[in-house]
Amino acid sequence: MSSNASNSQSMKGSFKHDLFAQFARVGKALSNGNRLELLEFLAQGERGVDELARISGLSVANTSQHLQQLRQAGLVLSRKEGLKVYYRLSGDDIITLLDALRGVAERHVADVERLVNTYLTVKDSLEPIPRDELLERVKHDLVTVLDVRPPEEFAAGHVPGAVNVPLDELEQHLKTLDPEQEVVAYCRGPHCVLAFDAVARLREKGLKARRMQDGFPEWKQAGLPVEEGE
Amino acid sequence: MSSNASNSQSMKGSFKHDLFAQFARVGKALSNGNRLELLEFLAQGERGVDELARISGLSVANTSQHLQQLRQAGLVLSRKEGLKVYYRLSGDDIITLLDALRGVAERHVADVERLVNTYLTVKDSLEPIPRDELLERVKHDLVTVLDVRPPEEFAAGHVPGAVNVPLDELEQHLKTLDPEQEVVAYCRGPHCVLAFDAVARLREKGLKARRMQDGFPEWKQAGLPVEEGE
DNA sequence: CAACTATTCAATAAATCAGTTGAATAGAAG
DNA sequence: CTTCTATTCAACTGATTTATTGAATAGTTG
Repeated sequence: MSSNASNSQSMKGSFKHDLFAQFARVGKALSNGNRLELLEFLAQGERGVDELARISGLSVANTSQHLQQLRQAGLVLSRKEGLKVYYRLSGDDIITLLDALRGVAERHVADVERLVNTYLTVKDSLEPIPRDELLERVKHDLVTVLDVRPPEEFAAGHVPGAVNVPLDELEQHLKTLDPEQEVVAYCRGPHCVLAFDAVARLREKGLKARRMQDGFPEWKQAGLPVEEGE
Repeated sequence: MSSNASNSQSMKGSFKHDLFAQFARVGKALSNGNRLELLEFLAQGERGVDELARISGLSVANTSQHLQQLRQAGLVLSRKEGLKVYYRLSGDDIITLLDALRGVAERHVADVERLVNTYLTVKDSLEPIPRDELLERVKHDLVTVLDVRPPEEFAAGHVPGAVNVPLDELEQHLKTLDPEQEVVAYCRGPHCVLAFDAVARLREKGLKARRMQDGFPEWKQAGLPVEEGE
């Protein structure tokens, strides 16, 4: 909170200290699971407070407070339109940061691996398909791409040619799928369970299903083509 | 801390919740300035507890406790040798994560820019030189590279051809420098003040001095050549 | 202008965290 | 075996964090 200006020797320690304290503010914003979940939702696109409260299962007041912490840390920006306040990530580098965090946790925290393996029975058998490989196959119409996110998120941007099939509508769409053609599902990010779940169910039905590497935010950030609207 | 195994519907929420809680543990480790400073020191190489306590200005007990939090978050590993316990980063991806954190803070937290500008008078006038550009010039012997870190850190690894000149010895080395040849200084990382300070002083003396982009950990991680020893 | 809505603010209790101090441990050296 | 040293553990205080609750605010709608 304190700040003095000078270029003398003795300032160095305090400058350094203050600087690390600022970095720590960003770290602190990432130190709570609910906030990380909010960030993941925001990585899909702009969202209102009530909407975020609903998907995250938090109270509106609590959600609002977390969002303000995120804003103070510089991770999100807000925009007011009539009654509603819309929040969004303050830049694409936030996605990079979140992926770095996920990656480190995945590689170095033993519990994460245990969790993932426990839930997914055998994660490796799901062999995620890399983004650029998928793009190649989409071009040649070799795969059906399923976007298993809710319609709003789909409308805000999705992989070109993808079909929006929210998880609970999966059963109805089963007949329309060619059992010979490979299906690739994706959702919000590398650990979004929707895609895992969709692939598991499709496989149960005997379809050739795989998961796309990571999720839509990473696809977009990689500079790959994006389609919008219905 | 809790964990149940199942692949049913109802597990999804809790799985997701647990997963974000794990990621948050890593975030929490990054939520304290002292821990970030310790990580920066460790990015230079392996260090003992007492050494870390000394450079960071914390008590030994306090340092030990922070280190254990870092270990629990999977960010550092330790190794016991005789009486001493040596800590090191658990992987190069930790440096990536720290840089992502720094970058986000720099770009989105207004206070960071203010701090940097205040201390450095005019940061931009110091125009840091990119790593690969520097490597090119070193090869052709067009620049003198100064490593302004302490001798121990220099010995553990440095940019090839760099001269180790700790900041307090800078004055004595001034005469040995060719006033026509450009000097490039670097130290521990993008915000390590040592290099900023060295460049500022060299410029005062009329020398052509610049700062290298980032610091040694980033250089090493970029896969550029590293020289060791005296 | 009155009623309503989405969001934020303020106050609170329980939980967690940071830093200090002094004791406990494990290995080294005499 | 005793002494010394580097590190960790345990207990404690004060500060900070989380989530809840109810009130306050700002903007919309009738």
